[in-house]
Amino acid sequence: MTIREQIESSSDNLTQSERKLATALLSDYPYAGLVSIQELASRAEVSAPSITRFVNKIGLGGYQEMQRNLLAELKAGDRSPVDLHEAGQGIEGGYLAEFIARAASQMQSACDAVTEAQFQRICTLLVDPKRSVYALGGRTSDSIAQHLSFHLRQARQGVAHLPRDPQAWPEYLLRLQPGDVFFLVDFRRYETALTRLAEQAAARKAQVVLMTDKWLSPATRHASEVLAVPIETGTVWDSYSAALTVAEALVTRVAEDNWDVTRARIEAWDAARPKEGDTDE
Amino acid sequence: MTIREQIESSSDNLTQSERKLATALLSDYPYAGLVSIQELASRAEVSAPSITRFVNKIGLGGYQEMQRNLLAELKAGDRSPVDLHEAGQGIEGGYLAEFIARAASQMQSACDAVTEAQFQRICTLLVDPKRSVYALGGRTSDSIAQHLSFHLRQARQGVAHLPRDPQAWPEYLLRLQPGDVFFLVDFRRYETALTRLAEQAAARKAQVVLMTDKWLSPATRHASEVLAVPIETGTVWDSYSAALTVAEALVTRVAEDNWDVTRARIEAWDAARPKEGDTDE
DNA sequence: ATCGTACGGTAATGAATTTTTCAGAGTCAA
DNA sequence: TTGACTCTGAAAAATTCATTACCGTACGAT
Repeated sequence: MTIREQIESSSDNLTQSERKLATALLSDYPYAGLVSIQELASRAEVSAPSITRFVNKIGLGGYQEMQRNLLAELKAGDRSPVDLHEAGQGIEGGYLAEFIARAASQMQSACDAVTEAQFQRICTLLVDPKRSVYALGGRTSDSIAQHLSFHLRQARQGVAHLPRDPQAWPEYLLRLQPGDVFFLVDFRRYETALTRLAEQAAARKAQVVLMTDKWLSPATRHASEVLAVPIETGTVWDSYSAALTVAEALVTRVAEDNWDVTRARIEAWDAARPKEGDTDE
Repeated sequence: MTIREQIESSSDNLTQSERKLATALLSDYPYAGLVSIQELASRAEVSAPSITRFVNKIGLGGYQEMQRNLLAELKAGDRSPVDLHEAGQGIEGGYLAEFIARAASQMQSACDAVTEAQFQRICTLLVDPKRSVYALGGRTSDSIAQHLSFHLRQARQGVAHLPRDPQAWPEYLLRLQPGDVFFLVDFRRYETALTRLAEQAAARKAQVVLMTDKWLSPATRHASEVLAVPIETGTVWDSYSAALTVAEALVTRVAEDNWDVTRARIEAWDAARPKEGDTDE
């Protein structure tokens, strides 16, 4: 029985600080458990005695016994890390495990749905400093668009995130120059307001990049690039994990492509909010 | 410079027992060096002081420093897929494909880091209609919190998303009842404002649920549940895909648990914005 | 409201580990 | 053979580490 299993099997009757310990241990398993008891205590924000009580509770003789076991696991697992991973995984019919497995397989299909060439084309658009970027998403999907524009803003200038309120849009449309990039996210329960927005942006000769699902938002008609990512999971709601991953891949690629600029911008950014000096880090 | 390299580079001017030690260490590298100095001494058939002298000789401050370094090596080796990036970037076997593969493996570890029992406990908290739910995230991670509160709001009442502006927080804190759920997301580059917020929420007897990374936000101290999800990818930015997936798993589970309520709420919600009747679907 | 219980941290204790000190043993050269 | 030198391990000292004991606090039940 591995330490991980022992923790999981005891996890029902753990106290608050013991749960903190469990997460600390599992979040960097098994290395988190291989430091001295005091260091682990300070990392998990509990006291050392709580750790002693914890290890007793999960059925071990003491902290060092746990360390010995962890080392033994590490040594044994070193030979077949794959088996260990799969063994711990496959049997488990847990809700979270299954949900995650589905999200993962979804991401695999995202890989197929978006070609590298297309990915590259969109990156090229987003990198180009001569093009401004405007981003917006739908009611449920704006968080994806926000994530994208937030990071994009660190990598380059001229990135605007449109507010959700359609009344404010004309202002942005007037600023729009031909060749600018209009990044829209629209998943099912499509919003016609977004489609109209896309239409107007296209009319002003913007490059409309649309992230949507396989049923294709009506805004597709006005888009010059369509990223169709899978969102269906068979649960009551769709999952946007794959969409977020693709968005992150885009911004990461853009940031890496002009890392010098990004670094300079981030540093400048950090320096520019000194009033939060006591608020951050 | 690894310990192995340090040993090898010093191997010219080693005494007899020091050579024995070197052999013992390298024959079961790095595990041989991770036991107590006395056990290593007896295994290598030398005395403990010889080990102390040895580790000094190869340029280390002491035995425990060697152990720390060995562990760090072990840990780093484990993440070789990340380092692979450095090399793999040039090879370019598909940027998107690689990025997605990494996100997927990250989600696997999320599975290990969050136990089903913990997942279940948090769901139970979030389902309970007697508890109000307050959510907030950090500068970069608020999109996760937003996604969560958005969907949660469809499944139940009493869900509030706090604005990013700390000035507005006291208002919410005053509304906070004992037993209410405070859902915080705080990833590295932790914001002390969030920690203070968590502290105040805990002081008002809220159940503070914290989603953070394996380095554990300082807000951990005030949290009753800590979700540690992996975010490190080896790229210039962290990836929140796994975090989003876990958040989605939570809300999906909550919605499924009281699907009747959710369905009614969504229908009522749809009906309540008739002016957008032409805006949807 | 009060008692009892359970939890978690501080501080003290005890144990183990590591390092230093010191003396003996071996080696080589004069 | 002797003296100087180096290497080694036993023992002691110092440090770190883990555990126990104890107390204050919070929470729930009566």
